[in-house]
Amino acid sequence: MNKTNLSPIILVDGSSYLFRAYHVPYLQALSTSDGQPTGAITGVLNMIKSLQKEYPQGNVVVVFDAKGKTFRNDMYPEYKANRPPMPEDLRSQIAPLHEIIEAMGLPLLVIEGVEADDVIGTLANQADQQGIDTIISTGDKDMAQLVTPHVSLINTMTNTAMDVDGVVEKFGVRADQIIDYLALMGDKVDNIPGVDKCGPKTAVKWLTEYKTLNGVIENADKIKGKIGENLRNAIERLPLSYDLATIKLDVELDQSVDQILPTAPNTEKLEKLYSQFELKRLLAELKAGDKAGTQQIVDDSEEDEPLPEKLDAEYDIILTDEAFDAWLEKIKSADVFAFDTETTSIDYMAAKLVGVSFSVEVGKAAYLPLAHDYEGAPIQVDFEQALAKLKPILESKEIKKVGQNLKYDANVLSHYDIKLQGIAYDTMLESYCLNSVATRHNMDALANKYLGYQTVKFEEVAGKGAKQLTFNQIDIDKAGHYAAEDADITLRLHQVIYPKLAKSTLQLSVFDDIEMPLMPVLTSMEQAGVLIDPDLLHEQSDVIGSRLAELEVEAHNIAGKAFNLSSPKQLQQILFEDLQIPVIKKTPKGAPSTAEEVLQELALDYPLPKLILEHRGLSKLKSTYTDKLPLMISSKTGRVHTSYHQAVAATGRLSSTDPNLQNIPIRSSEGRKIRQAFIAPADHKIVAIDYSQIELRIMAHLSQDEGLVNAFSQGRDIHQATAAEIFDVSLEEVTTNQRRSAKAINFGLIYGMSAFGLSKQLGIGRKQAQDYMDLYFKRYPGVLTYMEDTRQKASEQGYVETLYGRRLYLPDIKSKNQARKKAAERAAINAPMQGTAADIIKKAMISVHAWLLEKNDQRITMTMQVHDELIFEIHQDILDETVEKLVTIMNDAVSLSVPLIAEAGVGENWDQAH
DNA sequence: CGGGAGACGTA
DNA sequence: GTACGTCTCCCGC
Repeated sequence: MNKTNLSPIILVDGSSYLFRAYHVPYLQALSTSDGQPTGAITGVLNMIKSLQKEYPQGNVVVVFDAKGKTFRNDMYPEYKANRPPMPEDLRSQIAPLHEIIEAMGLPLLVIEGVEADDVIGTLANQADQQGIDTIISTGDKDMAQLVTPHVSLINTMTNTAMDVDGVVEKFGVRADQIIDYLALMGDKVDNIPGVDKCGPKTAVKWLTEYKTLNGVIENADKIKGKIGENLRNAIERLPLSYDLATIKLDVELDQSVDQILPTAPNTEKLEKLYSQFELKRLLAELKAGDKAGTQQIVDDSEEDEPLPEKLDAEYDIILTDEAFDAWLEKIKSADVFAFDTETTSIDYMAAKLVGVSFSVEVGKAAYLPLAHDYEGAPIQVDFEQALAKLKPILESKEIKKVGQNLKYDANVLSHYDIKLQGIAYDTMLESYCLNSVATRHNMDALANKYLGYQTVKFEEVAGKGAKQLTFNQIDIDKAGHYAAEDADITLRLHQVIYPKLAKSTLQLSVFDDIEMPLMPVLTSMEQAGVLIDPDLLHEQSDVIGSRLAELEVEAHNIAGKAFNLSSPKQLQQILFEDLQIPVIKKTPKGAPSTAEEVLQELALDYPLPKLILEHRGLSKLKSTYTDKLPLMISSKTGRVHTSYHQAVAATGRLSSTDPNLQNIPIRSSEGRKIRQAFIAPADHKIVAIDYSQIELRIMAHLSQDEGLVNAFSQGRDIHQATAAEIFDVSLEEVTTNQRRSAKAINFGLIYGMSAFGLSKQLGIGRKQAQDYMDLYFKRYPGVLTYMEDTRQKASEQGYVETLYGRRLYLPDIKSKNQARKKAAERAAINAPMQGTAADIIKKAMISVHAWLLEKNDQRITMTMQVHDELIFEIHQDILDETVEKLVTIMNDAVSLSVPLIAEAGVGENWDQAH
């Protein structure tokens, strides 16, 4: 193999892998017949081989720690003082491993007085200055400080790569801030002192604000609370921590990085060593690999997974205008064509377009690369021109497209001024409407289920983990095959799934009339985003932070020792062993539970549980909302853009992630402060319109129970009306307590409740709960009949349906396991109500969106959906009439045998609007 | 480091 | 008792 100075250098952190391999159980089992352990040897060698395979041009250099003390011990005698001595069965593997690596012809560096990190740092730094690309293979995250545009990390055991952007993504700080970051946190294992209670979150927060460790130290007085105090106490020792965390870049070496080259392997010696340590596979490979010579890598992909069925396919990579034009003609004349975009990110706000792929007939697909920019990438067609040619096709309502999760593609394209239209079919939604629970609805799963085909995984072309290669960095041939296959598979999936869906008119109508039309509505809501006041949240974070610190001190005092309040495990120890508080409930795995209800009860008799409850609630609010939401504001728009997932929830609901806007707190006053940060833009109001008691109304409609339908038709307070019936009193006589019980019963019914569940909820006896339920069913016999019918139907058909024909399959309904069967029965009761509610609000969203399009008034924006509620920003000039119109649209979205009531709230923020 | 457990936020 | 997503901790890879 011909190596030039410009081959990438692969620096292997042998010591880090040695330790990791040593702890892998299946490797631990390995030893020679006379008992010499060889697991760590095998692990490290496998890892080196896989690196050689991945980087055939790479110049592999292996570095190990030397024995004995290093300069860090001189700096700080306690350095790594907590480390137990190296176990003998690991130590005994080092010398043979070194011998083998040398016999392989790989340069091996073991430098006394420094650690492997420092040698790697020095070599990487030299290579960086010479412009040589360097890949550091390590399991040690501290090395992130070495990352530059030329130097990246790869963890070969987990197959994850990390470059400059990857460091930021992974840690939240830049590579040049990593030392500061490590110094602040310290390291318990290495005995490096940092700031007490300063973990990754705090370190990132401080460094974001003050840039460097010195910046943090200079501003230490500004940091409030216990943690600020801890910081000030740590200031004197932080320079030492900084020095300890700093990897040396100037270790004296005999050779410079460009002089360190592999030599020819000593096959004879290798054969001897492999035999001696009974490394049979390596020995076999060595013998088999003779013809290939030197560093030829043997394919040692371990798992013999079944070979995927080979698709009969022809994939083009379009690099010329002529080829592109020819494909455009094919697309225009196709009935429907499959379409997919390739981008730099799965985050639609951050994603940049890298290429597009199409398929017009099964087995024929093409990839049009547009922005691959790795070194040596071929010249591609002009980006702007290509988009100009694609735009009329992608925007045409007549030219039909099929895709997999086209909402994503539509979002990305919208940033290039292309409004994707003519979206006829989405295979993800086809699969979801056909059977929401049979499979996940990503392409890999669908191809597997419906085509029996294993797709090329993204990880296989890009690597995996924290930071894989982005698509623009991937070799065009590899990328082209992957991308074209996606288009091809999409078309194939459509041809298989759609006919199945079309067998049921009702299911098809859920697809045609609900899910497909909803997609552009969601695109537009995601693009719109929501406005958040970060200052308000920061303030709230500080307030909560101080309170948490107080709670922690109090709790430690009561417990008599320090412990982590967020650790259920440590809490169990403190409560149930140290303090000998009785165990009330166990977790599913048998450990004593510290769940909220348990602590609530214990709080009556003991002081600590109350503190824990407050701490838990507040730290949840802080970490999930007040700290996190401000970070999610897009720099492009100044707003927060969630993702709505249309094919996740089994019942037909949407779900929301990144951030989840559907679980913003409302119940506690601290929680509501978070809603106050969801604000209206200037001159606008937040309007929240929610459906009142929608699931109970649906229960009335589905069951046609006379009493229930009447109660709703007469506009009664439903819980009060239920209470009057059950407790046999007049409406006026219903007590608060009776109403509360009735409400619990009403909710319980929606969840398929049992007497047991109800008794727990209400804190009453099982018998009394059963009495309540019997009474309820006596008063509302239609509901009982409906419940029984639903259970029976579920059992007969294996699925239940919503009012509009959305199916939920219940595979466990026939389970012999009674617990699973019961759970499936409850789901069967719940799904038609929850699912019909989802159908209704989706229909309402489609109507609202259609009205907004028609009206084309930028002063009205639909920003969020929270299951039974839609949230809008509306300009104050048109507030009243718009709210009235929106309420009407929502009320009239569907027609039931009971009134559907939407109620609007208006305010400066989401809290006020409630 | 990835993922399960346990906890908790919402409808 | 239904349906979700995200946090921290901690085990096992």
